[in-house]
Amino acid sequence: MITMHWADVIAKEVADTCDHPLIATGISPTGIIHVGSLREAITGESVRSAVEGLGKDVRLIYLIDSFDPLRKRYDFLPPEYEQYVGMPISRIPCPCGKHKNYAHHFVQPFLDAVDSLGVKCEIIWTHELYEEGKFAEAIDMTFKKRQQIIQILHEVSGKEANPDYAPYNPVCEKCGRFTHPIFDTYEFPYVEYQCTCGHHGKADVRKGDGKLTWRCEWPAKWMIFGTSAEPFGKDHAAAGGSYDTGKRVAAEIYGIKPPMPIPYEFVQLKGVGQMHKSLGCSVTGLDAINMTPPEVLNYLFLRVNPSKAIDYDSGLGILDMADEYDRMERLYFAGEHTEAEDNSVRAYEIAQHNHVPKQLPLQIPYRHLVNVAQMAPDFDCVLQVLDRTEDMSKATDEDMKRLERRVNCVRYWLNGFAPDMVKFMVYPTIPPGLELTMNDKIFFKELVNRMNDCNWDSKTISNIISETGKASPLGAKGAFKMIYSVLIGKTAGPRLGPFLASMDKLFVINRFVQAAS
RNA sequence: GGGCCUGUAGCUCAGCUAGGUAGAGCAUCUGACUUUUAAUCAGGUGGUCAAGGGUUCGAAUCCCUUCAGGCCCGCCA
Repeated sequence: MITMHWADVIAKEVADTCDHPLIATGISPTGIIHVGSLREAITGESVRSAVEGLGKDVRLIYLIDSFDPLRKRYDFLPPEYEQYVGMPISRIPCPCGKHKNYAHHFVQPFLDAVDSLGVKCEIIWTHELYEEGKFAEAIDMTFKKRQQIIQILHEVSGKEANPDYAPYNPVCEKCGRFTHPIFDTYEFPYVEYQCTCGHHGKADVRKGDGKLTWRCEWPAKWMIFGTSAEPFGKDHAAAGGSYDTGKRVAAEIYGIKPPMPIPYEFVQLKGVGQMHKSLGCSVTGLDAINMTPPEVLNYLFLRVNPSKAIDYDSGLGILDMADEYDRMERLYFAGEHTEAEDNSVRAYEIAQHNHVPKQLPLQIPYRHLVNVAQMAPDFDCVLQVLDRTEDMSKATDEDMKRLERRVNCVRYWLNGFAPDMVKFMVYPTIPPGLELTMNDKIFFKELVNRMNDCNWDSKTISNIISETGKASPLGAKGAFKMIYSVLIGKTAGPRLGPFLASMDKLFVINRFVQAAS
């Protein structure tokens, strides 16, 4: 039985029905970013690359709804932002002062993330489309067929028709807020308006003087770009929702074919550590980006169908996910895997967006990185530590970049989300307050004797510890505990053999000498 | 009030878009190596495919009903 990855199924249909396919996706950067927005971008890019893989010339556009109004002063905004409510976010000042405007401020981190995920899209700012007059034709049609639109909205949503419905809202040139047009005065390209601020003015639909309301704007974008397929959250997919009205507006008002819908489920953030819950914090979209390697995040969204809800696990689950990604990578390059792994291996492949590495990249087990990151203060030290146990000579530039990204993610995770169990710190001296018995000291003395001349590798070290421990009253178990105690101040930790091997031999022996005296 | 999605091993999920003996990873258990600890290898346990009915020679898969969970729309008409 041949099974297909969901992205391939969609891609095939898109390729079969469109000559010049265009995938559209977008975001409304009115406030803080959610991981779900990343799912949308990745879903779009995956379909794009899958269509490209079928030999079609395909584009992915990323529409930033920078002309949307600020709906309310969110809690995270300073009180003075009250005055900007109702204004387009492209004309509201940046809260931090470092970006061009409000929209840039909130979308920039997200664009960086999208870029790091390898999404190849054309960024389009909606406010620029309005300023360039791209919406003029659509706006003109909505004024002329306003009654028809009202009827469609009434029929599809089942709500009572609103005779005052405005498909287009001008921006008041005086106060800068969206307001209501006077329909009778419309004559292309002008419409007059009476703003609640008292100003009476005239808007030019060919300029950034106003905007279509969402339910008419969305299909207008389909018309402008000739959209073939578009992923969107289930909120738009609900019966009577904006896709339902949009497809009729598209067909009956603008006379175009609506795009193939790709509805996706939302991402939930779960598995938040106990510590965070008690502090009342939670994981934001940016947190997820910062603590998940981009290739792994890509894979996370690709391994399941868009219709599946994803619980983002910011605890130990993130380690499993990274390990699974690496495993699929190995299977892909091995060229052999079971049928059950088909889907996941293909997910790995698609996650590369048609830029699969030529050969198996350098893989350092993610869990090991968690340990190494805690032993080394910076990336150079990480490399030094890895060099003691891994052959790093064949690492390419690409390998190094990936490694550095991963170390950064691991650190971010360790700082705020990792459970205490995996955390440790190598003390610069014997942890203060640690009391050693005579037996402990004798054990360390013997340990030093045997380690002085030994080969500094994982296996030898393990052997020595085990044997010395057994010969001592501490026993093997007690020996392990004592060593953890003098190094990291805990009674358990990473496997000792590899752990000690990745540390400097002299440093370790010196510590044991201290412990023995 | 309306709608969508989900329900397969302890957990995360494949398998549903070709109807044909139920799968993977993790976890757990056992054994390699005289090294029990968060980076080894090999094997094992483990599921009434939510429930019921229907179609079929044959259903996790298609149809109907029910139950459970999650979410969305009704706040931008």
